[in-house]
Amino acid sequence: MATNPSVVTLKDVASVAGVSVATASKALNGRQDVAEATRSRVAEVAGRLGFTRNELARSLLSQRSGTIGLLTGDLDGRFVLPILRGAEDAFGAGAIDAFLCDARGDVIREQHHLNALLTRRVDGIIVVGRSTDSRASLGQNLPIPVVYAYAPSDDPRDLSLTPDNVSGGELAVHHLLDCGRTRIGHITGDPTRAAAQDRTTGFLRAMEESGSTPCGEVMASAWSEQWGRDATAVLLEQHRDLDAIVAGSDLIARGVLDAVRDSGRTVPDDVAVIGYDNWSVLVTGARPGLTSIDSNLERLGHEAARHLFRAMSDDDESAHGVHHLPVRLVIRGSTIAHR
Amino acid sequence: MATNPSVVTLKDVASVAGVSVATASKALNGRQDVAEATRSRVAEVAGRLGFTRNELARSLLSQRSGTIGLLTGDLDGRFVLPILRGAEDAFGAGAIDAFLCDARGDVIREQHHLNALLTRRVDGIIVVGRSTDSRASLGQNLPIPVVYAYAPSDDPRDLSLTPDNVSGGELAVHHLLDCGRTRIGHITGDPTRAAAQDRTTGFLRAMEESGSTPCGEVMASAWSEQWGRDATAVLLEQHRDLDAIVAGSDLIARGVLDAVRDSGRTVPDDVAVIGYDNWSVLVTGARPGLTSIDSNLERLGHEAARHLFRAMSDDDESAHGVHHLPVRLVIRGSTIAHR
DNA sequence: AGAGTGACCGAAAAGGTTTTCGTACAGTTT
DNA sequence: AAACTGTACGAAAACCTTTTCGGTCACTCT
Repeated sequence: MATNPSVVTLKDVASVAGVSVATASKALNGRQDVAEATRSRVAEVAGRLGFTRNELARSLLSQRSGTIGLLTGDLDGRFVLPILRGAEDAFGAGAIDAFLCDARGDVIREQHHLNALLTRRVDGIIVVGRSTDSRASLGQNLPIPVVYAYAPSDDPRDLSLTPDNVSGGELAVHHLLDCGRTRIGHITGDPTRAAAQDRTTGFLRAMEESGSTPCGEVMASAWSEQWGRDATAVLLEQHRDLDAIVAGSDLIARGVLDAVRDSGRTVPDDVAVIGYDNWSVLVTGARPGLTSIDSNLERLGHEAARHLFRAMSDDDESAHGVHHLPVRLVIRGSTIAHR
Repeated sequence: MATNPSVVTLKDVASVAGVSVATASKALNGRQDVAEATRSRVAEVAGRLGFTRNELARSLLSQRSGTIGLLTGDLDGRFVLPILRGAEDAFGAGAIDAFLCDARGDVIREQHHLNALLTRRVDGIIVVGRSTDSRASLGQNLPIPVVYAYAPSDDPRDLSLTPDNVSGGELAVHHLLDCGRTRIGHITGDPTRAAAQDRTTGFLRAMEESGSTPCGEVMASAWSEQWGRDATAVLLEQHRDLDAIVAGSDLIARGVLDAVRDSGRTVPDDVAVIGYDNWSVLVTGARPGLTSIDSNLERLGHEAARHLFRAMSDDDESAHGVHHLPVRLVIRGSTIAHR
């Protein structure tokens, strides 16, 4: 009732209930060797006094804090968030809580946060990057398991989970070929990024395997609508027979859509367009709706948490290496005319 | 060197350095009454053994965990993330870490997380909502301070920080009037949402104060591009002389831009358009760039953390009530022709 | 020489919980 | 009546650190 400033402890509960702290503990935790009458009495008192056990003390004793660290390079959110959500979800019902640390891409800040996490005795760490470029490992001599999500570690002894961008590029091409397209162009973002390179690799490989040749050079510059518009204008000018474009991101694809429309062509009848990331707000608002590749980031986060969890439970040596998780195609109106 | 499975404790450091744990503790924490020679010796041993102090034990003793809880309704990210970043930033250099809890809009899950936070003895909680609609209070009989961000608490005894949407609506109108516009329409999202209502209130108030009348009815339906396009088409049909549109969100504004363009008019010459939220990816990619209202969410998160921090330090009764934080106008090409 | 003064260090308690082990006692068996 | 069984409970140790307070020792001052 009264907002009690001093937190009520197990000792308080025990003394009010007229038992020892040992018995009170056993009663509240459903342990053996406590009479039903006492158990219920203790429970009643605990409830009445508003007792909440001190997890710090419990952790100190059990040598496990029941917490993990989420070490992110940048809370920019586009890619990090679904992963966090998936991880949260995986631990969900369990009694695990997560520390969120944003290193802001700064190495010393990351080190600082890592230290903080270690002093707080987290049971494990998920490092989630903001791009699929590989990043520096946290090192091998940590007392707790680490899983890298999205951005893989550069040390193959670490376990990394990252989406299979190559397969994403292939998926896009296969879908367009299935739709009967043959003159397929490719416009993507920053060519120094692994995401751009890998998706392009998949694009080229699938084209070659099907015996097709790309329509025009691969155009790689920036992850922006503006670049999508500009590149498309050039591509359409040079290749009048172009009938499909694989974009390296949804944002680029939005620019592509605009430019195709500006040129007097229609989507998907004249030109089919396919994006990448399946960023809900961009793909559903587009006209027509944008077919896109979904990296299943939430599942990636889920898997990362699952792997970490397993590494935390078994002490046995955990898995390692870079795992490429499957991506999937989400079909909308930009590649298939509805009805 | 060797990945030591058993964590090294202060006792280990002390025994290797040939001192008592008390002295070791004092040495590492820069306390009085320890000879310089011993201090450096202890420090050297601690470094060599890879000692990291156990914050759990320290917290247990000091009765403060140095952690806070971030209780969010939905990790959707659009509004939550900047706030989290601001909060992270405010604690930044300090030794405070944050637990991230996603209740997914579920009341019992929120209660579960709240309990978890309490057992972990967090020193305070920031509740960050995903809309500006008010939400149920966590209650008054919590042993720690709570600050509500974005979504205000429905209990005026709580402290809530939320952006001043009314003023945002006014700001938009004033800017358009300054640009010489007189026939101003308003298209916004879900009318059951406080965000839509408040922005509209500001819009109408500013119009009235300036002696103008809105161009057409206020059109409120969904926070989508599609709705922006549809509503704009109707509005332009009914009011050929319309020369500006205030949109309730950037997404709606993007639809407005498209529809204006489709009608053969140009932005901003024929029709000026202004969005809301200043969502970077939407406003910069638009053509022309979209003038928008920025809610300063990062600052809001920063302020929330600052308030919480103060409430955690002083035991004196903290502030309360709903604080409306100022928003700002960000001007781009959709309202002012460049050059 | 005796007293006084610092500087340095260690023993012990505290924080809240869980677990182990021992004790008391009621009831049952020879 | 003696020995045994099993149930219910409590004392105490353990987890790791910090802080208080008392103690030791080498000095300096009268």
